[in-house]
Amino acid sequence: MPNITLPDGSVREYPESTSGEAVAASIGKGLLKSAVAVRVDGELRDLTREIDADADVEIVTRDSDDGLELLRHDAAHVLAEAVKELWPDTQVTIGPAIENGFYYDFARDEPFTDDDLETIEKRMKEIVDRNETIEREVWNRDEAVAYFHSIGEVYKAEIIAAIPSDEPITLYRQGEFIDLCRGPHLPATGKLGKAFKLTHVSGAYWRGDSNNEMLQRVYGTAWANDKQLRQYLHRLEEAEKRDHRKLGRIMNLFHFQEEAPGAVFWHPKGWSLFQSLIGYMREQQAEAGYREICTPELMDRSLWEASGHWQSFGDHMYTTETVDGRHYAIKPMNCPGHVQVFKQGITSYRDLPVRLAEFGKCHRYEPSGALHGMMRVRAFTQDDAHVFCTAAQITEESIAVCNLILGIYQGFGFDDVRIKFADRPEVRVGDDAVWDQAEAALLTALESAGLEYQHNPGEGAFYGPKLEFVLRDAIGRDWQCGTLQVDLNMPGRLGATYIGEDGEKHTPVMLHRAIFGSLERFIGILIEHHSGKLPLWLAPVQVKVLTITSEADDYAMEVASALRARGLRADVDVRNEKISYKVREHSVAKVPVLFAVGGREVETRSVAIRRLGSRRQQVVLLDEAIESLVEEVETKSA
RNA sequence: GCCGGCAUAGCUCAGUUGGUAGAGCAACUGAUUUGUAAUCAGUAGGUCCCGGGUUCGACUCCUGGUGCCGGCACCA
Repeated sequence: MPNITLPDGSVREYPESTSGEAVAASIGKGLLKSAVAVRVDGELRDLTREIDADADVEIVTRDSDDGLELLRHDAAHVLAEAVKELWPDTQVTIGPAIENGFYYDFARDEPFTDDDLETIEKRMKEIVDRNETIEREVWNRDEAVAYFHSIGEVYKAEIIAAIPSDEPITLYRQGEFIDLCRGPHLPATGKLGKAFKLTHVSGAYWRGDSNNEMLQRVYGTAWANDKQLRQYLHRLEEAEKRDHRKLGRIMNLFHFQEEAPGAVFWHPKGWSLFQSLIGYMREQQAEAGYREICTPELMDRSLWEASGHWQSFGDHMYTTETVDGRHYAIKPMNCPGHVQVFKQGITSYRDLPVRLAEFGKCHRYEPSGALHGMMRVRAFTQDDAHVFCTAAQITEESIAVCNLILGIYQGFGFDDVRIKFADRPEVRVGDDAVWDQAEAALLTALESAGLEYQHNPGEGAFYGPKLEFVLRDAIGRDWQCGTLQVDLNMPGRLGATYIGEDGEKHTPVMLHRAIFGSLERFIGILIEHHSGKLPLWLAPVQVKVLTITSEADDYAMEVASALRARGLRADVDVRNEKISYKVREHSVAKVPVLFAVGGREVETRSVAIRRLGSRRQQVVLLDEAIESLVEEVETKSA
């Protein structure tokens, strides 16, 4: 007679063999209906699986995080079942739940079309209506391998064959369809409901390896109920409106064209934004003890060979051969140049750390498929810096960099920053003892700054571990912006030294760091983050002065001059148009502050202020209006 | 780079079975002097992405590129 302890602490006694389903039913009809799985002593299990001993039991409902993940996973199975029914020759591979949905990878010669998606989705709904029982079966590995081979599912057989032979294999059967799965699953397909939608198809490599064949992936989204599904689809639509590529055009910030794939043509307004960011970073860096330099974009091959870039990064580098037979490369990174500056003269340990910064324009040949608006380009500007220091200074300097990065992100309104700690990759240079030290230094920095991070094993640079600072765009894509890398390799390769306390030459440690990462990418994210409604201090045009009648033209010019005299970026619009027309046009263009002036304002030397996003106006004396804007710009509020 | 889709006016998009192109907005001109998200009328605007082919004739069909979009792989 198992005693079941529920999350509220109450204990109930159940018959010899009970199940999550029975427990849920005994508590209430509503709970039974929304139950999708059960957590037994912390372990997620099928609702129908037997519970035969005392346990802590929690019913998992469909709208909980666990429940949603389970629904999505089941949706993937139903998707696979539907595809197998429609096209029996298609082989199944894997199909996990992902954020907001699920996918399933299929092996077949013919790719799916958009029409196929509709057909599949319809069949999936039929399978839900059939309410097929989903049964868990435990198999012997070799029998399972043989079985899947016998039905022509070679990918499935390969996956199972890779599982250790002593581990039990669980298969889930629904209707005619049977799939390898750790589980748990719903008791029956009817429980899935119909709040799902297939969204797109894509190619995807088998086991995520580009050397392997390409499979056909079907993506879908799935939710606990129709309302959630509708809300999600609505969110997607809203996110599309924030797309920096679209807003960049509407706001007249930049463009791309075919002759320069992956390179931005900055328009005056976009360049103003770019320069504002650089100006801000200059102030911040100067305060943090950095000095700005500028190094050549084109340097001889021999330097790139010495740094190791020619060998390890050559595929991504643009190179030239000149009439005099010399080979140059356009810099893909600034580090080798910075080391050259560091090497000039003799540096004492007393001079360390030396912090050199550069807004360096880099070019990298990126695979064509990687290009993505301003988020992924081939020509970009890094706010790069290198800190040359002693091994003993690594932690302290790393903490300073983390604080600088996060402080700046916060200033831009990015509070949700993900940090990844990427440690030693398999192919690397340097002794393990040195890696231990470098990794420990970064971890100490993270901990003393009180920062949470994700571990990204084996993803460090070949010369050292790194921290990656990741921001998220409007449609949920993550982009690495800032980075901090500990490099125990390049200074030595390029012959950088300092004179230590002992009078001997030592090799300094080099920290690579970037905060925006790429100005282009950061601006893209900034545009999306704010839906184009940039904070006042960044807006390319901060104030637009709109005349209501032509009798206010002279006054409008005077207002604009007064604004400009205080360093504000202001334009006038004296066109012979209705005020509502002008308001609409400049609101669409995301001008943060509109000053409307008509007869009354001329009379009283005031302005009618309308802020972007507000429908209300406020009439304020001109001088007061200017002062308050100046103050707002100075605080740089996000 | 790989899989799929797309490419027509500055922008968003129509364009029937092959007969050399249209709408709305923007632009320009004129009228309107307007009080907070689109005043009215008129005009102009196209190498239908590029090359080759089929055809009496190609925006349309075939073929080779390029770019973009969605993923995969790669990455700031």
